Amino acid sequence: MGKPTKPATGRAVTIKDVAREAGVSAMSVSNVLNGRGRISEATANHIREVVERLGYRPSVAARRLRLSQQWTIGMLIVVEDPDFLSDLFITAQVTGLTNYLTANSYSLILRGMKPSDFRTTGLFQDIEADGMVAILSGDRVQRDWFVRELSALRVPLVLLQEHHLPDQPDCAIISQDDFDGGRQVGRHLVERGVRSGWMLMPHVEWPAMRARMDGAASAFADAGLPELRIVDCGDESFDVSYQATLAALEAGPVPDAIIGGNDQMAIAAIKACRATGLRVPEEIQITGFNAFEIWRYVDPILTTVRSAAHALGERAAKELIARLQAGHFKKREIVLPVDFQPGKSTRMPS
Amino acid sequence: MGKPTKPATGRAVTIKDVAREAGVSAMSVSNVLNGRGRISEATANHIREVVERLGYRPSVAARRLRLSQQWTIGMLIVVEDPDFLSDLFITAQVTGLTNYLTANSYSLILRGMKPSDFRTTGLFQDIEADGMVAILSGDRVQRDWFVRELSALRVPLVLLQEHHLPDQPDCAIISQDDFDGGRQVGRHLVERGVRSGWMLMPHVEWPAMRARMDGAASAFADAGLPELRIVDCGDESFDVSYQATLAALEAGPVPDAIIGGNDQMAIAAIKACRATGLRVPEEIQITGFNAFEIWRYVDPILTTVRSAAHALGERAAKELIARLQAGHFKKREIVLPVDFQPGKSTRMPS
DNA sequence: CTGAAAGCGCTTACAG
DNA sequence: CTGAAAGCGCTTACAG
Repeated sequence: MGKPTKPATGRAVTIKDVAREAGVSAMSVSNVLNGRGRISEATANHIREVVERLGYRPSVAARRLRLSQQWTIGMLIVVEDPDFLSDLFITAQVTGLTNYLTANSYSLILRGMKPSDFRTTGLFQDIEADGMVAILSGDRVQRDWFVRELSALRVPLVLLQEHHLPDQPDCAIISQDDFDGGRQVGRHLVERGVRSGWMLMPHVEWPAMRARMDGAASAFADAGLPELRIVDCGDESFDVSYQATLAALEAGPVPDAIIGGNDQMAIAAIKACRATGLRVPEEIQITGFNAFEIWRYVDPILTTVRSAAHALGERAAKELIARLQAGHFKKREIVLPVDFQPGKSTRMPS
Repeated sequence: MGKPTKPATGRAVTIKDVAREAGVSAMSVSNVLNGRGRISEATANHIREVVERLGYRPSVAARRLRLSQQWTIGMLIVVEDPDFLSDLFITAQVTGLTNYLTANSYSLILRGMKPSDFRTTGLFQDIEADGMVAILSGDRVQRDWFVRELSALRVPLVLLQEHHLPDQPDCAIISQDDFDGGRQVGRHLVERGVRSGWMLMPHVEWPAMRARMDGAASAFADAGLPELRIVDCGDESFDVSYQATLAALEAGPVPDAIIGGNDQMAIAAIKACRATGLRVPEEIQITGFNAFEIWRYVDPILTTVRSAAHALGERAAKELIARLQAGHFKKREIVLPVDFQPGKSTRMPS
């Protein structure tokens, strides 16, 4: 109350305003606000009261400059689709990351990019963060380029869903055990009498997809079955996956099973099988990967693998913050388990 | 080449290092980099060469402090689900926003929150941005509280999918014409012989959902039909929606049509109808809302309304940047059109 | 065409 | 227990 002490709008309240109003030095205000130094309770309370009354909010920019710490993590998502958050696997990772960061007073800067943007130098030079997290895609050359550019930022880097540890030292990779997931899918199918299979894969090379395929392939190989045939599903959109599978089915010969690289492709495959009159799972068995809510929508309910997407993002945040505190990554390769989840798109064991 | 001029790692290269190395003042370096002032081409080229050689990157923090501009927009998403990016309608908006911001050299800070977090003061006081964009949910009291807190940041605010313009002056709302979408759905059903209908709504009050319902209700009223009955789908998850619809159908009487507040609820309704032996669209007609890719997955393909989610996010970014430049919002209420999209879950006109 | 100086708003040794 | 001074790395009038 009393006469207005707040400076005219336009100029923000600074620590000096608070100090003057409270009759102390700026330093005391800083100490009270940051709980440092020894200040008498009486002075501290008075300062807090003035802070409240003037509506003082410390300038984050000044603090950042002074301490050369940003309390900010950058997240780069490299995907072909300009709608870079349309994939539930990605959004779950982003959510896990953001939630953990927020709980630890860090902010998240988000940016999407296409693999083909590689070679466009300086694309994230304007991101000033204490660390970076990235979800990469594209071929090896492109991914290597992104890792190099990110390393040039000279901040710790965590790569999500990357299976190959880069040479760069201040860098860690976190993935889920896609190989094991694929292997479980493969074994499940083998046990159900499958003798031949196709694998639905996107055109762009995703390390996770490859690991799933390698896992499934290893189970097939163990059973002495012929190699999986790869069906190229382009950008892995529903339409393209559907058309690709349909064309392959019509050309024949029809396999005993189709392994979707993810749920979406598996659902497209179910629809393509229906369109050609094939009954699922009686005549052909189908599996997906990820087990996001979508997997329930389809009839029959999909046999799939539950991904640890949210946990991946959370873990990335955790490891990055630990790295920032310790000065180095304790562990540079982390693999999270996945959870096989049988549904009705595969048969009972034979 | 030559002797190493780059300072030891740990200390970053500053503008002073560049100036010293190039034999000019820091000011000249700044001018060259920002294309301001008059500098001879020879000097400018020399400076650029040194910048390149030392790998100099200007400190964003220092620049921000000096110019008191952040080149950053904050995005707040208030939803019940801790997995705050699991809704495609939201992610499409975030993507549209991010893409536009990135193209205009702005960064995006992302944060999720629950409606029940309202009253937890200071939750985004640490976000220092030039402007804020928010997607709000919860009841009126909660939404008002968020708007007040956001306004306390004293930066321009854009509310997405908000239908009611708040009192706060430096604030704009952008929504799509959900009322019109609902109305088109309603008319479509009326033309197809529907005499009674249910509306599937989440428990939490979304302004967009309410507008859709009001639109559909107005079409029913125009045709002299009885009021829509609301079926509460809780958190609008698939399971809850399915169970709620199933229970309502079993209790009866069964309506001619079910209008889903979004596609997901509509798909749950289709499954619930199937479970009770009702044929869609012969015995009961069903519509959705949003038309994200998911809408194709279901059999029959959903009659729905294509949302302008990506355009909404893009527009929010555009208006915010324009506001930052002009000093005020040119238009405080913007409504984007939606696109009705007939499918096979409704009949031919009678 | 180029430079010395001041200042953005903080925090951190260092004194008292 | 409290304060004056220096400095984080930039940019902007203002001189020359």
